[in-house]
Amino acid sequence: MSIFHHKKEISIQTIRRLPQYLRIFYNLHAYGRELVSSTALAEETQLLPIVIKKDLQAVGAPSKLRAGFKVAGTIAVIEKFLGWNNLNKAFLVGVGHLGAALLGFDGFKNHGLEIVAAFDTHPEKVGSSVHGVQVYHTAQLAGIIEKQNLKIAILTVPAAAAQGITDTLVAAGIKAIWNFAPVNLTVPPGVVVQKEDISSGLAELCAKLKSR
Amino acid sequence: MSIFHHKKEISIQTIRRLPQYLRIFYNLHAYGRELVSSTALAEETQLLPIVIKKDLQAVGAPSKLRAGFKVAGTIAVIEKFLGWNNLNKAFLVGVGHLGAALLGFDGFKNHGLEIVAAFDTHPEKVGSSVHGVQVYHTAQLAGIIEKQNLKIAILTVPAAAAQGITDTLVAAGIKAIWNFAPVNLTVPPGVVVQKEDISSGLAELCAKLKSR
DNA sequence: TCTCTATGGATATTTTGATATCTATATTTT
DNA sequence: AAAATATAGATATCAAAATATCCATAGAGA
Repeated sequence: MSIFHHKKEISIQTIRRLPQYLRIFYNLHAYGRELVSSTALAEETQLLPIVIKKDLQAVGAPSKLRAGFKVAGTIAVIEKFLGWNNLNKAFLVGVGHLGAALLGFDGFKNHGLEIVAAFDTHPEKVGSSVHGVQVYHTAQLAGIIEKQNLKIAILTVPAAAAQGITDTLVAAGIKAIWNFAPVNLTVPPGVVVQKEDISSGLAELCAKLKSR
Repeated sequence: MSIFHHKKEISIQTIRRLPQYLRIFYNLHAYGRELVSSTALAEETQLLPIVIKKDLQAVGAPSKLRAGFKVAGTIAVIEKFLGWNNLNKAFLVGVGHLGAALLGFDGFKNHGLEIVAAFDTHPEKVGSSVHGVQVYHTAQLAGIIEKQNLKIAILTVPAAAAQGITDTLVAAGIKAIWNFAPVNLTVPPGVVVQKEDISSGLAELCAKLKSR
């Protein structure tokens, strides 16, 4: 057995459930609840108690035996694990329908994200302000990224433009790209890409619908 | 061994990858390609060839040994599997930022979905048309659903309103709900709910970013 | 005080999904 | 014509994730 302590590996599925827990814990905290059991959480989330128990144990949520998990302490460990305890500056490229909707989503403040700039190429958008975020021309990307030392990009451009812009972002030192374009981006090692594909969910829905 | 033929169970992960394959196959078809190998697809998708091979075999994609999968035939089987070979009428409830963005997304036509109506409660939205879709008052939900025999709902309302509207939808005979509200809906058996939670992807991105 | 019970904690098992390996064969190359 | 090769097809192995089971204990209730 190794003398080194291995940080327990937390599964991707657990990570994806954490925001849901966090929302519920925020609510409980607002109502003054100090403890909550995995069985109570199971009703709210429609997950099995054991899944919740293991998820919370995995991130080291504090608990009281026979009483449940501590609300304030669990919020703290989840926020810390995700890095949502302080705001990360981010920016968005592509102010189309989806891009504008994301700019208007004020929930990001609870998710450790602050969108400080947006970029587009359309003359009628450049120079405007969308939901309080200034829109710059895409040509200014590299300059503003480096000046403000930005690390996180939200990519909501058409598929055809995505890889080209990605190359610019990478060259400017971006470390994480949240990609909403339906393409697989090629990035060098060290750059994290998270791809979102809304049609996967629709496919799942349609398959479930067909099978009954 | 049973004399009954069991339809091969297709995994959820496979289903979620199908739209990606479909997009690529549409492109290939537009370029006149008739065959494509799993290794070629692997480059494009950044998946392993074996994953693609197994996914396509699972839905019964036609192939030619030593040559690859047949483009036209594979499009047909995937579309059929997902029910995307003909348009399903759907409607959207909650014309906020996200709702409006979804109404403006014309890609749904390729995904077997046609949004024929939208609903909201705000007086300034009711009666207007957003991206060509008429917005009705939520009070008219039941009537229009039943009159047009609609089965699929897209739910983009605030969390607090989601369950109440869901109850209305279910009572009106809806069979599938694509839920973008950050709550777990309670529905009777026979009604399918697909929940989308954008914060899961963000959590994944943040966790990956922290771990390097 | 004693008993009972709901809970977190720990471990084991099962299920699902991803990956590796081997085979047969049609095509290409020599 | 023969050899080499890239592929789907089939099966086996491995890894990840979900689920079940058992345990120890703090607290509730008799």
